[in-house]
Amino acid sequence: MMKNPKRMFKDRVYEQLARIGKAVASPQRLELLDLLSQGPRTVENLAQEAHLTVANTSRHLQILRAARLVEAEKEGVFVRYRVADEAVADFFRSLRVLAASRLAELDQITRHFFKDRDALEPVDRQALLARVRKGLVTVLDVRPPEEYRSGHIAGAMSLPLHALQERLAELPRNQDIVAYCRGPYCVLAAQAVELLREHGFRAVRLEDGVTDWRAHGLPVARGDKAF
Amino acid sequence: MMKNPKRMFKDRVYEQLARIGKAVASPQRLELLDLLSQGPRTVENLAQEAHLTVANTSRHLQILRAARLVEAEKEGVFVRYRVADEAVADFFRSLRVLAASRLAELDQITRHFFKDRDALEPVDRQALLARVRKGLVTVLDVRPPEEYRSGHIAGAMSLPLHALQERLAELPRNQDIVAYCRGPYCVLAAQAVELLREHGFRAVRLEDGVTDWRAHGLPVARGDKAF
DNA sequence: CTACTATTCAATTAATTAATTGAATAGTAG
DNA sequence: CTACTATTCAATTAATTAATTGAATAGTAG
Repeated sequence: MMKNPKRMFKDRVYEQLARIGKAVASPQRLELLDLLSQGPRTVENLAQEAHLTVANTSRHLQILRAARLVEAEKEGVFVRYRVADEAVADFFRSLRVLAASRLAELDQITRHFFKDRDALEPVDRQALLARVRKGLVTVLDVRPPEEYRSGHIAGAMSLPLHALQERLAELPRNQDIVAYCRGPYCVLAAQAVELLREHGFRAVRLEDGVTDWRAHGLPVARGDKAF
Repeated sequence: MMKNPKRMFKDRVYEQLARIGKAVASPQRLELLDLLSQGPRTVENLAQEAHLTVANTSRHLQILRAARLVEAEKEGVFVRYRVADEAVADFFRSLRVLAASRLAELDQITRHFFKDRDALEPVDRQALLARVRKGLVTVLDVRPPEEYRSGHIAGAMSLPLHALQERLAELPRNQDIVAYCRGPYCVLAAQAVELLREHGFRAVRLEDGVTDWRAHGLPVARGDKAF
């Protein structure tokens, strides 16, 4: 039976919407989107971070590119990928937030992994921002510096985890330290808090990443400056 | 090589996130979610609306249910499905909005289908709301009444498309009429506007559905009353 | 121009997903 | 209890997706 025009229109519309859905139907592509939400990266770098072969990473990036979620630019022999628009990072975040609220298994996995690693205290974001502005608390961004430069919580200083051990002297001992990284499923900040506490600092972990901060309408800065 | 605990944790987290992605990777499931975002429906009703067999519809609903996006309750021999949480409807909308902004093909398909059917004028939502409150414009919800009752733009009256022809006398001729339905890819409102104009009414189509209205922080009412 | 680097592509194999069909299940009217 | 309704499940077939491997491509240093 010939489809009526309305039905054909509907089918085509949902096929288009499904292009986005299919792009995010793979754990590997979701991890790549998560990483790219923090800033641009090369294929080799992404492969390394996500524990994938370069060929497989490239394949997944082609799929994301076909769905217009990421873009690429050549830099010599390197190809640097980025999210095509901030809206893509926001979409990734909304998928993550929905999963967190709907899938008890995700909560269990996370609780089990982070147990005893840090004290996740409910942080009042506005209060934290106010205290940052008054210089009463130190907010540490423990991601790689390129991610910091791409966007960081306004007022945060960059102190990558791998450099933390030898730069402890730069940190104040008379005030609280709040460390953050890429979001609730990133372990960099938890490791940082662990190390800081071992050296007697008063440190807690902020679950938010930059996209969460921005989603709550809070200020995000770019470049090397804290604000 | 044995995976380190961090890598295993990451893999499990993204596998969980992918449960959501996989659930929305099918055009058919996206249509079902779109329909359910407007209000609860039975399997048979969904199958009819989406042009699927009952068995296939049921299969897709099991998949959405496994991802905790929809819930079901028995009513006699009928099973009525609903979105598990308003956040699911909001997520569907964010996927739709992202697709609209990223996929030129979707725009082309839509423009081609709606060409000449209605005048899509940019509607200032706040201004429209103010005019509704002053009684200067009539907002028509042309979806089925159950969808109206589940949630409608505050101030809208329910006048389902199939009943429009014989209820034209209820409509004012001395003021503008704004018709809406399920969102930018629903054709009910466009058809309503066409019919209204043929009978000399001043009518335009509002692209927004209820989830768009709510996403913009605008008031949504439930039940039979307009406000 | 050669030999390297990083990346992408194509072919292959394996795994997953989708629709159909008929059976099974659950609820209910008479 | 029977015969109906609506829905779900399982088996089957077909289509799609995913990872690997080796080849191909593009850029560049010397």
